[in-house]
Amino acid sequence: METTIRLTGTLDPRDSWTADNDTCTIALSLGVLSTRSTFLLLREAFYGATRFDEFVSRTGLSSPSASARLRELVENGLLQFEPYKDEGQRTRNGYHLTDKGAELLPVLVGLMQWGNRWLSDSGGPAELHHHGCGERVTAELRCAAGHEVDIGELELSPVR
Amino acid sequence: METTIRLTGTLDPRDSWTADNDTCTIALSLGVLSTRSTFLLLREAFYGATRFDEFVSRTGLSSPSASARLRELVENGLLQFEPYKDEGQRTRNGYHLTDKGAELLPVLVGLMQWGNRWLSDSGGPAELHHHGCGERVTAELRCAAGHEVDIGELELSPVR
DNA sequence: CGGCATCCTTAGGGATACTG
DNA sequence: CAGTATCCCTAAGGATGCCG
Repeated sequence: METTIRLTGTLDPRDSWTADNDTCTIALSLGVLSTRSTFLLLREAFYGATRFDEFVSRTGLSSPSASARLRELVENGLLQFEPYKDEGQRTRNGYHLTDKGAELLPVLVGLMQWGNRWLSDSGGPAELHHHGCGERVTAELRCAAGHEVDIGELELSPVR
Repeated sequence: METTIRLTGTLDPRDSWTADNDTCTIALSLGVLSTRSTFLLLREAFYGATRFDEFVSRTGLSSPSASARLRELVENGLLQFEPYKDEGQRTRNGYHLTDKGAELLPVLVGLMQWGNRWLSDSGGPAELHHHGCGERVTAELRCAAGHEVDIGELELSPVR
């Protein structure tokens, strides 16, 4: 059985180990993220939304839909529902990104930059910059040695 | 109006320019990618699938569903349906990634690494390595100056 | 303010059968 | 092999209204 395949090479039927949706972590991730609404709620969490009302108004979702998806996000550990307190205000509950949720940032940024490039005439409404240095930020593929990796230089191989 | 916001800071109501789903390129991208099936088909295109039958059997989708999503992917310009020819075989049509489709690779890799980290006990079934150098490949946020960028160092600002 | 209950419409997607 | 045509079921998600 082939153990290493190049992207995008010729598909070998023996490479079927790459296509098992029960273990493929792309498929598993999509099982958690599932819908557009989920991504929009995550977007707002990154932008700093914490209150139910903020999520509803800023995503444009209906409140039952937002409620259901927020609950799933909490159940799946991407958001945490915890009390917080603005000074002088009464204590309130709010949704906050967990580490698990925050690590989806490269995916969101990847979607943004792809959309900026291919789905917007103007390059999109917003850009990301590195605070301090000020340079533009992108999601890119790098190896541990620091090389930028092009699609043709990618090898997929089984773990272990 | 606030023109720059930090991730993940406090949400300012004036930041509503970030939440317009008609221009937000995250929302627009999700409009194109929409469903789990679409991502699975793209995954297979990256792995080298070209024939309808390969997409069906490897994604586990039903053929009507695969047919509908593949058509959308072609209509949206992520795949191209073009004739190709294996040596000695008759000419056949096949689906191939366009540049537009291929540039979604960071998103797919992002989903894979997130799933490997958070949804798999074993670190996932597969890993990506840099051909030649051999080091592990990840999707990461970098600025044009080459700095790795952490979530707290990200600034979002309007284009133009 | 932060939801839940209800109702409704639509789209996603499987099973099966059929065609060029 | 590469799909299309039906049929059917389920989930997503909006609208409206209510409630602590």
